[in-house]
Amino acid sequence: MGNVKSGEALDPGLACPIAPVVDIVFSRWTTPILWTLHEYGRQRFVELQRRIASITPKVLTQRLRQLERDGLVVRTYHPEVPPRVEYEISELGRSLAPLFATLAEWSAVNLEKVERSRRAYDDGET
Amino acid sequence: MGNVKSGEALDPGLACPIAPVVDIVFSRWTTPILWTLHEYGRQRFVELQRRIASITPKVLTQRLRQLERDGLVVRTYHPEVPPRVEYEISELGRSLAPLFATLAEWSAVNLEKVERSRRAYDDGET
DNA sequence: CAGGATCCTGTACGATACTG
DNA sequence: CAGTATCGTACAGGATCCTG
Repeated sequence: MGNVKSGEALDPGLACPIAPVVDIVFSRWTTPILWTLHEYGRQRFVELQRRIASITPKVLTQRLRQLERDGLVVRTYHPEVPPRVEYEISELGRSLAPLFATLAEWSAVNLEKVERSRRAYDDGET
Repeated sequence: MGNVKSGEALDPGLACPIAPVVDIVFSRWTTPILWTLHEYGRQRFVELQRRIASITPKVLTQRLRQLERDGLVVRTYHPEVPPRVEYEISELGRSLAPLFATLAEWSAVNLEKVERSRRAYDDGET
């Protein structure tokens, strides 16, 4: 931290050392997918789709591919008829558990404060 | 955790208990802004703009308003000529520090693994 | 079943002015 | 200085249909 020359302008990714990991872990749909995979274990494409009701197959595929590429999810293809594909969290993906726990904890303590702040702000702006 | 009826389909926000807080804390530009505010303390609009070089004033304003509404940032307007506005992290915003630290730690340990996984994946797909 | 292909739309964001 | 206003666009994501 603080290894930045004073007065230097920064790129979005460089202005903040955690930006890269935020892109990886918190890009759209990744948390619901990882969470579902963590909660229900190894499962097939349709199961994921059913559990994350509002996601379309196209987007689910895109995000699963991205997570597979990043090594957070493992895809297993069974060449049968009909084809069967199973997804599960990788070791690396599982290493995010404490992070998610910290997040859940912060949420439990502070989410209500955020909501109150929003209501106060919206009242004042009327 | 696990307080979900079996077989139930879930909304994106409901499929994952941390989804709401992810929207609040990790929506676009919020981490660079919070990080810069945390690193350099209370500062004016232009300073923020200079430090997060690639952000436009319009978007910076939008995101600052959102963060103010959520109670993570405090905006102080000084009715002078020329006008002076200062932004700083709120108490609530500061409470995110351990979370960011956990994230930085995970990044330090695992970012390289993600990059290696990507290279391996891209090699295989050629 | 697990997706690919195609088409379409919303909106988040950038660029470029302009004001109190 | 600290924004707003306006315009234009690129791309994420939805809807629908199709296939190995």
